[in-house]
Amino acid sequence: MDNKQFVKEIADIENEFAQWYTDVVLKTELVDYGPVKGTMVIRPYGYAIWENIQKDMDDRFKKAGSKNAYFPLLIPMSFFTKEAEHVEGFAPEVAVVTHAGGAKLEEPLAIRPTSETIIGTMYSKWIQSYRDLPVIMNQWCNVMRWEKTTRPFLRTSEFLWQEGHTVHASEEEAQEETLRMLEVYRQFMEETLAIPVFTGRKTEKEKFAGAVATYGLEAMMLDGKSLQIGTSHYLGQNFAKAFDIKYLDKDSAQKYGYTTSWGTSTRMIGGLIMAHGDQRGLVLPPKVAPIQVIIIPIAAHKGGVNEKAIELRDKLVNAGIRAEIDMRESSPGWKFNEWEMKGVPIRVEIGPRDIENGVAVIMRRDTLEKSNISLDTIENDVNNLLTTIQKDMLEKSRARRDKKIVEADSLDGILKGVEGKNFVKAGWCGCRECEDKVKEVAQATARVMCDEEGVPCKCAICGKEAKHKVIFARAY
RNA sequence: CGGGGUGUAGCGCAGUUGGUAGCGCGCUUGGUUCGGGACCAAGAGGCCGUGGGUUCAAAUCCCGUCACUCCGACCA
Repeated sequence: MDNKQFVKEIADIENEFAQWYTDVVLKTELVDYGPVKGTMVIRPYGYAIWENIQKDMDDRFKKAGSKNAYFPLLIPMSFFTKEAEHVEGFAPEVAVVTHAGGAKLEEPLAIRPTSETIIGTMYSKWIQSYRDLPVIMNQWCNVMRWEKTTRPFLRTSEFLWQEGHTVHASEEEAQEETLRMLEVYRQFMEETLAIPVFTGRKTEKEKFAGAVATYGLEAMMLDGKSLQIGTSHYLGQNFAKAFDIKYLDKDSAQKYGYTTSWGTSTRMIGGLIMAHGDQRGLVLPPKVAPIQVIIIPIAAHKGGVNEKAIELRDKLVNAGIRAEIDMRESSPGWKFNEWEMKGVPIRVEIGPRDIENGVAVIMRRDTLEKSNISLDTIENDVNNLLTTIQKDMLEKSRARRDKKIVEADSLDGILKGVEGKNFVKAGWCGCRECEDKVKEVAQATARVMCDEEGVPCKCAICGKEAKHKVIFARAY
């Protein structure tokens, strides 16, 4: 890896954002390209971020009453054909196994692009009575969608995700569940990833294939484009009817359940990079950073330095901080740049001069501010600083985002807005023609509908009475 | 699927009108360094994507083929 070259390449972050992004994910050793086109290898440093995300989310799911389970990778093709809209939506990107055991298979097997069909099939066997409801399960797994163009984390042929699938006795309860999980996601994005999000219902055009309603979480990236960072779907009885998910109710009548599904993926890591990064590379929020504190010994050959560094590391680790020492034989300057690029929230420098004075130099990655810190109280100070960084990162990205939200009342206004790298709020009549027109003229899509009461307005495209306020943006 | 580009050392690249391969970074060894990407010296590393053709001779010319990549289209 040539770091000097890297810093030069990302210097112009505004104009070369796509290139910057690709360089960051490859050069920080988060991922590598896989041998199969469109796949990525997640390397240990990137995977450690994923593990931290998983752990945090999993706790939240369990608090929300969800239990983890695992369903098979391969799904008989016939399962997909049971829900018409679903099969139509996913057919173009499903990868299919046709041969196994040295022979052609009787029935081709789909590699799951999502698991509604197989989980629905199992749920229909498991659910008999209203007493069995609600069913709330989640699985962590990989899925495959054969995309034409791919980018690490943002869109790859295979990716890791979590998918929750629930069944409820009533429409109201299922709708509530959809919104409840949307809120769980929102809190996670803001509290843990420090990424502010807009939540709201997706338009018909943008909704999940087979859903009654899709709700999305949209985050603004540094270049003003939007990233759909999670979704929660209300599926009504569409899948219950297709997969025969029925229960016997208190009134002795057979009834179909109401289902929901919700998911987030490794795409969140892409969002993390593009929401917080800077010219020097990654900036990771402390809660998901694989290494929270990197200790750099200075002039280690002079004796006593490494010993002090180890003592310091042990102190921090005992205080529950993910701290490591970089004892490799290269110059301090090289290490500074290396770990800044990798987004480590706090750097501690310790050298002979500091040891004499009983201090260490501490630098925070988000602001690049350097200061001296006493070795006596270092665990507490570092812990407090990690909390501060976590909080400041959310505030900083929220402030940056809020400055880039504009209102528009014309198609031209929408175009100007997205060209200025903004999210554009505009009235919309609700028709597909107007939505398509925005895509054609401004290369922007309706991200989410935010129904603000008391703001009657006209559709920015056709001028008719608006049904919704919509956020239009260019998207990943 | 349409249009462009590129395949030469781990990475980034150079290689003239054909004459059997070079640079930077990285890597190894020894030494001097170490508070913002250190320096000196000596090394290791290549079937020039692949198949064929032309030629005394091909990284270089011709034909095929494969892979990657960018822009469209498709896609969450």
